[in-house]
Amino acid sequence: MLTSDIPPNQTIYIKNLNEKVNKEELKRSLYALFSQYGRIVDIVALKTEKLRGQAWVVFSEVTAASNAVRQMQNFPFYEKPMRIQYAKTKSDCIAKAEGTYDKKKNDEKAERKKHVENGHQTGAANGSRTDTNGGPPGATRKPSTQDAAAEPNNILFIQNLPYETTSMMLEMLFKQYPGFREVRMIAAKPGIAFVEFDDDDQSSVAMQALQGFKITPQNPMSIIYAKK
DNA sequence: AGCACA
Repeated sequence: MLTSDIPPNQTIYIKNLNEKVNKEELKRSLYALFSQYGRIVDIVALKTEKLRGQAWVVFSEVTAASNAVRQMQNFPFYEKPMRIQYAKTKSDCIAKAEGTYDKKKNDEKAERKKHVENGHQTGAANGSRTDTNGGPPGATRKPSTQDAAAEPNNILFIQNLPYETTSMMLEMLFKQYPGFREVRMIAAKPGIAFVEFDDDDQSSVAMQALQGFKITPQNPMSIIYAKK
């Protein structure tokens, strides 16, 4: 029996996510991991009782969603294998863009909300903003001290990362490539990282693949070989 | 397990 007989949708539904990870970091990591399949229009994640551990990633193309469903199925993400399906319904942002957005639904939701609020104060309401992948405001980093065009090295030097990037996030990105060893970050130097592979051929493959990769839309990462 | 977007 197949787990999903849900028709293709440009939005994917992900469950079995690690509920302990902070919502903003979760969105950034999902963005980083899934933007390799196509343009991401929006990511929705709520921490409410009913919706924690799940997320919706909205792609601009259905084909991107299809590839993501197949290729990232069971990918270990924050120590838990992701379970991915197509979303059951069209995302609001898509309906809006198509002009097929149904306002009735909104009103129904408003009703439900009111009941909840009247009942009792839900302390963990967690003001879920619809912030798309806004990213940090005004972030201009000073150029690094390290010069580009070093000779090949099994260690890569990554720059222009968002300040809030974690080594876990980078690990999830880079471990997709063979020969991955480890990520090293320096607390005192946000925005940069070192990623080590078994040899320089493998580090080169990862470098080609992830060069310019965006963890947030405004942070294309720059990758060069580390100095020997 | 659990399908939202205010």
